Amino acid sequence: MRRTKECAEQTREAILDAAETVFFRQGVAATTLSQIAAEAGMTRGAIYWHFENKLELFKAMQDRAHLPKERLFDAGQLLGAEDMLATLLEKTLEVLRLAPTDERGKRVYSILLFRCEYIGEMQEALARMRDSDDDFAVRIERVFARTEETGALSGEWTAKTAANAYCAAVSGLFSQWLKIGDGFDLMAAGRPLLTALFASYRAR
Amino acid sequence: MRRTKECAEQTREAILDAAETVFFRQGVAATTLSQIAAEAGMTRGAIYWHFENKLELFKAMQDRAHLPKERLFDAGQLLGAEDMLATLLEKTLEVLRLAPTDERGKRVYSILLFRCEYIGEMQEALARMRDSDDDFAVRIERVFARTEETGALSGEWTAKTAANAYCAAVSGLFSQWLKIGDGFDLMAAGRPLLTALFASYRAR
DNA sequence: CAGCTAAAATACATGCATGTATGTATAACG
DNA sequence: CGTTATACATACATGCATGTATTTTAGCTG
Repeated sequence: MRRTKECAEQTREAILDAAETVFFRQGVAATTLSQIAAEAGMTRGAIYWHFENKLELFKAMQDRAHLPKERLFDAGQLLGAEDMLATLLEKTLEVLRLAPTDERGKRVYSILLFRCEYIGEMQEALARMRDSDDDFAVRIERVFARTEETGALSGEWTAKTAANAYCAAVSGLFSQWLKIGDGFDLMAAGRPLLTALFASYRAR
Repeated sequence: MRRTKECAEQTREAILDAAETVFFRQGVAATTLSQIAAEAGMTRGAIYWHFENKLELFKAMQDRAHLPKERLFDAGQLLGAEDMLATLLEKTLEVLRLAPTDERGKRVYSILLFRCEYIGEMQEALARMRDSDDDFAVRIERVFARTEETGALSGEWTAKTAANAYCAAVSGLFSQWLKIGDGFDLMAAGRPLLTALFASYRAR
């Protein structure tokens, strides 16, 4: 029923909201377009008008939430800092602090982590997340490589193991937080964990 | 076709093997029983003879692989040790060391983590994993609670945050390892990370 | 006010996975 | 050696999600 142009954009957003809700509740594969339409108070017709299919809808939802990593990290900024490790620690803690305030990011990230199969028809959409992860890991490793060059990295670590441990710690914190919910205080567990880890990077 | 009894058990195992393979390749939700049957060189009839449906097949596969956590940790053993933290660190490192040798556990755990939606029709099967996770977390927290009572836990930590950080670190290590594959040396990243974390638990 | 088109709703065709019913060959058993 | 239950394969019915075609409604334009 041909509403105004702003109205159409509004229903597009409503469809994306509904998709987030139903994907979160039922998982991606188990969710049908009818269910999303019903959640949004419409029919599948509206969805097919705005999106080509479920995959494109999923990717649109993914795009709408800028994941925390992309929000704060800038490799150039890190590589330029005088104390790279201190800056990385500081930035990471800031991400941990801000994460709980981003409801949408939280829900979408939770869908990507726990409510979506990593392969199958969603391969393309998930490849983008994996690429973003890889890209992130590479940039982190570059930071540690530079740190190693300056002799500021403890002999216990190499650039690769240091980057791997950092990524494991951060991703572990986020997934446990998303999995457990309110019982998990991201900062309370994350700050001492990362502090200890970064102290170890420096120890001679 | 009525083969001998051992033959039947053999095809049951073959079906489970095929399920692991196809689940790993395509994800759980995207896998049909026909595909599993084809991979095993049979028809769906064989599957429906041995298993009630896909969910029961999945649970059987889950049961066949004893996950690493259940393999090594025994809370009673830990609580009885004279130096609980040292024992926990030691046991954890042993798990990290042995994990790469368990091909089946690795594949099944990878399915549970990355190739299976956390909710939906598989709810029941996945609830078992979540219960096991919760149970594990509770036992770990109990260890840290005892440590705290004896005054051996640094003031920086509480039993809860310490347990959370431990679980985050371990689960982060495992998921990164499973996600990245050969590029991730579990021990090389895990040993210094956990050493640093446990040193922090002790610091006064 | 008529006509056009954007924004949906509705209707329809197709495919496919599931579950179940039935068929069948053979091992086990008396 | 005949019977029976086992271990499957095959055939069939059902439901349901998808994609597309068609229709309806209402803004916009002249």
